[in-house]
Amino acid sequence: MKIFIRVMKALSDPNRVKMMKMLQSRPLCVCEIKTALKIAQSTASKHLKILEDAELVRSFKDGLWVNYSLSDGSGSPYSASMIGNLKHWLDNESEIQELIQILPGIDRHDIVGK
Amino acid sequence: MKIFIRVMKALSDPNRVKMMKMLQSRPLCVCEIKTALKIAQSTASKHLKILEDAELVRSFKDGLWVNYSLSDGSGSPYSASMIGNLKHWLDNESEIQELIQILPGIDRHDIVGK
DNA sequence: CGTTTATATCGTTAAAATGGAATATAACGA
DNA sequence: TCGTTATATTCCATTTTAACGATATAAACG
Repeated sequence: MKIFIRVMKALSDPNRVKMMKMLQSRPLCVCEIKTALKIAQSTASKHLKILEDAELVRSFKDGLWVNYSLSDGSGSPYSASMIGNLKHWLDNESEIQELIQILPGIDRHDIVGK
Repeated sequence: MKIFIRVMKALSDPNRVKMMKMLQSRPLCVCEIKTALKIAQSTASKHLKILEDAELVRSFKDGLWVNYSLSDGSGSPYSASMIGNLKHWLDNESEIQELIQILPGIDRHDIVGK
């Protein structure tokens, strides 16, 4: 039950759902995500931790960067199912479409700092 | 997006998830649910409203009673999917099993009052 | 009509979630 | 080693959520 609740809670926030949708395009670092979503770095980092704790997302370091990508779903049936469903859900929401559209123009090397 | 978030939020609370699992057995009135979950009547009523707003549950009046039952899923693909998944999820959680077990012994006619 | 009963709503309180600024940590490079 | 950069963590303010008791509403029944 706790695991299920954790997954539902993780997907109860618009910014976290947007992160899931963005990660369907490609792995992203924290700074790319915070830039796309126009939120503070600490906020992005915290949201990603919540997604990771729910096993919806995984991370691996690449030098200074931490790359986040969708989990393979081996964590729990709940995360697996939601990861799968989200692949086709919300695709025609303009809010999501705009995000996906700007994503190719966002590159970690171009992000100013702080 | 709003609809999706509403469904996720509705399923982010243990009492509400328990209600969904109980309703898989049979339609229930508020007083049966509050008794099974040992919560205040106003609390049960509010939770049911949240489930209903997410189209996970529907209600119809029967005299003084209001019967709640699982929605048929026509409200949204998100509610439909979650209603379906919950039919086989969480079945082996002891917390849920105990609830389902006491359910046959709970009858609206036996509930004392207030 | 007045009473009783089941449910909904309101008011309040405590706990949890969210967001950003500031600080700490970790890794790279000069 | 020192400085820089990306991320994580902490702190604080604000908002949201969950719970209960009390009250309001609505339907049945005398």
